[in-house]
Amino acid sequence: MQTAARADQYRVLVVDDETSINELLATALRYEGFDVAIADSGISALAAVAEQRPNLIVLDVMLPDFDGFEVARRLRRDGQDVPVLFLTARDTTEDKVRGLTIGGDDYVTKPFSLAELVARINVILRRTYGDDGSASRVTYADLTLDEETREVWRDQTPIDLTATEYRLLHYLLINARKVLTRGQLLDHVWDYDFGGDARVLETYISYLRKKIDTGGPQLIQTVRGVGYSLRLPRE
Amino acid sequence: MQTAARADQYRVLVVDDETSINELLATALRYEGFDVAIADSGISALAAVAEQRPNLIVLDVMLPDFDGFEVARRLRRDGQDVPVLFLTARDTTEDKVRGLTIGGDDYVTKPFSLAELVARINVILRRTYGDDGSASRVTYADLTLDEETREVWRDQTPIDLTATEYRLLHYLLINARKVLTRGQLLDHVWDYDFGGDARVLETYISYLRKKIDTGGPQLIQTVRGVGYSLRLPRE
DNA sequence: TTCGCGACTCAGGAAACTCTCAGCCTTCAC
DNA sequence: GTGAAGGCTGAGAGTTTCCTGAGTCGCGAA
Repeated sequence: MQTAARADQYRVLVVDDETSINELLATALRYEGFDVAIADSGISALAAVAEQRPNLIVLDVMLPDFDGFEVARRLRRDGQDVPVLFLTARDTTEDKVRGLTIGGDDYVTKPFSLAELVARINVILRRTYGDDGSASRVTYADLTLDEETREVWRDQTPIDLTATEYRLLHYLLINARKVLTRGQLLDHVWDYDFGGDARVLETYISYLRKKIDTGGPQLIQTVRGVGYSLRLPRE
Repeated sequence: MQTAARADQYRVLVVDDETSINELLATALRYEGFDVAIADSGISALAAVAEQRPNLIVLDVMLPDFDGFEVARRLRRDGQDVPVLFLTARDTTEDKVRGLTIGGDDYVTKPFSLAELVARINVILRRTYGDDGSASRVTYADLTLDEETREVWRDQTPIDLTATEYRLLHYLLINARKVLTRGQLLDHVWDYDFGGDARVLETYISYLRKKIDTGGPQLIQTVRGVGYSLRLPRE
């Protein structure tokens, strides 16, 4: 994974009381190369932060003892300015969440896609701990994607993508040339609880092709019986 | 076997309640150089993991006591993050299986071919326990195959293969110079319950020859009365 | 409320792939 | 040399997989 070289320098603390979410996140982030610790309550989160000094916390807003905002408040009070990525339920009132993006913090709404979450984490780490500015651009052939501005170009020509199209292209791009199975694509690009028809994937591949694969060599290649790959076609 | 040098450092636990599958897998994986243990239920699988600390588990989703997902959940809960390769029936609803490709885990649908299964196992082991990046390439003479991108070249010229052609060539390649019997080829490259005409093999050898064995010394050699071998011809 | 947009579902048709079959060719044993 | 067994390959049927246009649903903006 393209991000691994950067990721494995960072410690991330995941705090959620639902075991399945904790496990999902821990597994996914470890696979991305992060050093991951877990906590399942506000109290244990505070203890873990004091002890392990993570570089970032992924913090569910709903916790059994006190809520995520309270955890963040206590951390700040104790002088810990570790950035926090909040996980919120879809129906959490916006005014509670508002203001989070002002500091270094950000939030992601459940259910989220892993591509989304990992992208957000990398953005926060980048702007918190610094990194050369070019690191937010991913390029393959004449296709370029900027992770911060979410802009996409094919051969200098800017291209507008919807949110789903962007996530799909981004995942293809950071895995350029590799063949990705339908399972991998659905797992990473769609929400973790997406249970719908797997044919969405084909539909979105079709949308993407119409937007980025006209005028220029076709980059999105079907690997029949397996999945898709972003790569230059053979002559 | 090319993979043997790596494989024999690894312990694999196979968990399935069908004896025939267990034996098939155990035999095949032992032959590949893995150190194989067997379990036939969720309970005994958990015990075996605790005792033997395998590097990877091949785990059927359908088990007599509790299902494969539950086994995996309990393992994670107990702090065992051994990667799992799930075996699922073709008709298992996709949404249950999805989510498995996130970490190091993956799944294979029954009936599978052994070549497929072993390839997946090696991919998981490689990305879990690390390995130099070039390890995903297999080469013999001027023939090269990349397991991640599924690209194949003969003397720099890229070659397009269908899924079956790819599996066949891959198996020949990792066994380069060895004579493989038709039985071995059918057993490894085709699904384990393939009951059709054994002449498919000849058909696919024919397809492969047309794609990779024109222009250059003929690498696919017929061993009359036995099978085939991938090797340089004698002058 | 209505409108517009994005996300997803559905279904028909096209394309690709796998496998079977049949006839021909090659090799080997006698 | 000749026959039989083994091997090769072109053609085509059947199936699977994929693509895409059309339509539904839900949400947020006007």
